[in-house]
Amino acid sequence: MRPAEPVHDTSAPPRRGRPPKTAAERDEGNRRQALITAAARLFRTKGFDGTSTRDIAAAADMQSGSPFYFFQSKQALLHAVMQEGMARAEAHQAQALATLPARAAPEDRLRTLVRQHFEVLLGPGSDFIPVMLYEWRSLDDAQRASISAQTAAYEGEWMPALRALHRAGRLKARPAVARLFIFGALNWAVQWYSPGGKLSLDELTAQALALFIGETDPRSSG
Amino acid sequence: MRPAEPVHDTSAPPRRGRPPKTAAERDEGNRRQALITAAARLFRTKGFDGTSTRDIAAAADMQSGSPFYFFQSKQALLHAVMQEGMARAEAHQAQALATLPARAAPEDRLRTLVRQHFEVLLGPGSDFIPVMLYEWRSLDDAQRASISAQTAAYEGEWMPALRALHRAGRLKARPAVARLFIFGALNWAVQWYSPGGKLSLDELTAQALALFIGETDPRSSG
DNA sequence: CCTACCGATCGGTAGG
DNA sequence: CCTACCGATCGGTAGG
Repeated sequence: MRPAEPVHDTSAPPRRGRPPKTAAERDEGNRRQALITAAARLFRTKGFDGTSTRDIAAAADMQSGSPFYFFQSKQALLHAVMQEGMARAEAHQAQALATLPARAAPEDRLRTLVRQHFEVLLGPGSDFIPVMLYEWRSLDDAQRASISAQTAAYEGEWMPALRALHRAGRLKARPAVARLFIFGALNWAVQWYSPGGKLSLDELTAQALALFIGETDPRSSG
Repeated sequence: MRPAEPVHDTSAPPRRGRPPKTAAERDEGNRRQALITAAARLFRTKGFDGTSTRDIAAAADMQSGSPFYFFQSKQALLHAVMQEGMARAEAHQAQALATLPARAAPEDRLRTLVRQHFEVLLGPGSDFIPVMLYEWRSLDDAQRASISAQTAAYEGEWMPALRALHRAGRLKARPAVARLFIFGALNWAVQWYSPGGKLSLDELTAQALALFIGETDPRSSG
């Protein structure tokens, strides 16, 4: 059902038919991006296998065959969604960490990481990471390896804080296992958290820190 | 794509064609069960939308149209998988709790709950609960409500222990939020835990308790 | 990018 | 339960 030897999606779309003008060229990036955004939303809502390429085309105001001008396959489009999602997450995380003092306490470092993770996961336009979390199975091996490298880099940033907290006796579980449990706990929030509800991202972060390292944030207790 | 008014699956399969003999009648339960077991494995591996009813029929040694003798629709079969998975989980949990002393410490009660949850989730023949966790979206509203009642009963059993631990100061997060985070942490293990690896279910349980309530189990420290 | 199309597959059913 | 089948839909392509 899926090609055994998928061709990797390249940044430059293949040219067929008449060559586009310069103005249209610039627009091509927009059309491609529109497909990625539409696919992210649909893949999240209906799943990869439950979404047709016609659904995606229609959501991006195109005809049924047009997505294949930009992507070699439906699977390549899924990979592009995940790649962009992780690139955004990595950038967001790097920016959050940059605001921390050089020798911040590991508690503060973890709080910053958790808080920014919730923003990426639950904030506006947050379809990309859920798709990555739940449609992993539909990638082929090469694509999985490429996304895996991105998630390893992202999650690796958490380890120094977890190790420091373990050394300080604040985190009782082994850091490597704790990381797996913690990401499970946080990522599961996409299943139950409602942005309009009474739990703010700040409170959510405080509760997570309370659970994992017993940290009682003075700003929110109850 | 899905029927707007799904007919609920009844325990007794509808009779069409020649009435089966008594011996065949007894066998009908086996054939039905074979479909559920095969569907659980396939839905888990390839997803609901990625699995065809022909796949399931073949895995149960039937012809392509035969599943519809036992189930009104593919969706009804999915519902049956989840229903049976939760029934098993509830029974397994009840049995585990029955072994506890009447006034066991909440730490022991939580440890027992976590341990038996891992068994249901990661033990042999553990396709049912992962399907329930990840194919939720493919149920219709009525089916969702029925499964939701089962999970509420199952998860409700955890609250007394969590509340007691919160009162005792062992659990710092609010019990209701802690429950959501904890189930996320545990359930995510289906994505990374390998039964053949070096982490036993006992160690996994100990690490989870260490993370959530700082409990250091004397039987396994590291 | 659109038009027009292909071969494959899918969920489900009639009839026995 | 099997056989034979239907209508719908799907991913993808040729050609411009």
